[in-house]
Amino acid sequence: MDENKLFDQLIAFTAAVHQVKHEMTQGIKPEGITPVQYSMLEYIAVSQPVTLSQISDCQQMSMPNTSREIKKLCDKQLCEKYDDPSDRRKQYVRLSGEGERVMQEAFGHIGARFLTRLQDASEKDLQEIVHAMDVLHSLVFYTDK
Amino acid sequence: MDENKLFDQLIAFTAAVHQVKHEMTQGIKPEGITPVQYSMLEYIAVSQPVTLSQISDCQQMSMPNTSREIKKLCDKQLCEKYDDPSDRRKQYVRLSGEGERVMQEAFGHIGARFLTRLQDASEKDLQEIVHAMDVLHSLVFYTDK
DNA sequence: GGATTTTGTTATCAAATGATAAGTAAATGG
DNA sequence: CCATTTACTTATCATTTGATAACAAAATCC
Repeated sequence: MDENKLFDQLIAFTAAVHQVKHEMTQGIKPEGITPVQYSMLEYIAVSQPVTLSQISDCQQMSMPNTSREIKKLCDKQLCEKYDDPSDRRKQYVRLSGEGERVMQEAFGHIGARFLTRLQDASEKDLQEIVHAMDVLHSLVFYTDK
Repeated sequence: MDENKLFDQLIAFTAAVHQVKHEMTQGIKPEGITPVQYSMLEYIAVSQPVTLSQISDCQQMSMPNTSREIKKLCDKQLCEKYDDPSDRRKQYVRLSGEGERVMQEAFGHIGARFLTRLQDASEKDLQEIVHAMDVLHSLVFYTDK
């Protein structure tokens, strides 16, 4: 296996994913939410409940900034903090009802846009796509530490 | 095919790619280059030569901001503008020698990090990965218009 | 050939983001 | 039980980024 070729492909691939995702999420961001806040909401939606430290780690932002942005999101009633009863230093964050609604809508828009992208794909293509994502997710783009 | 399940998987997958790429590029950014500038350099490196308008479109930033950031990169001697002889409104941008060097180094670091991720992968895994990227790149994450 | 469109520039402003210092409270670890 | 570490907060500041207006020059379009 030619490693250089693989790396070039990986770089081109991640760039393409990045760009397509950017296009997908253009214009769907709920009113009054900044890009960083949207990305935090997405992470919370997928991984909730999470602690502030986890958000800080995974989104690679400092704790003070994480705290500030989560506070804004809580002020906007899109998520809620609650204490970990077994360790009172920790605070978990989860989406509020409104937050769930907002993210469902956002994901719905993204889904619709993917659908137009996939409209020419056959059933067999779709199964290949699912399999391809499984492969890459487990072998390359895993996020455990 | 259950579409909702596919969309959920797509969202989780793009989020994972995004996060891993973020990790990969942590700390490798050349001195004195901002995230947006790095992302422009990456695009130029892969697609050069490109016009300012193309950068503006693909990176989804306004022309004034594109112009400003490219100017900064030219001031830093990382890229160069030159005229399109057939249309004197247009300006092409390409990496300078130093820019090529800097990006080669950055890509090298990313490659090394991918290598540690892939160290447990068998030859068969690698071939599956290549195929999976081909499938997704062509069927889902294509970027032509 | 004059209006319009395309391509890019400069200037300016506001908002978002990142970084740092200093502090609190709870848990952990000799 | 006292020192240290962990989890988070508040405040502040500089930088980056995004947005807009106003402009110029070349190409295109009737």
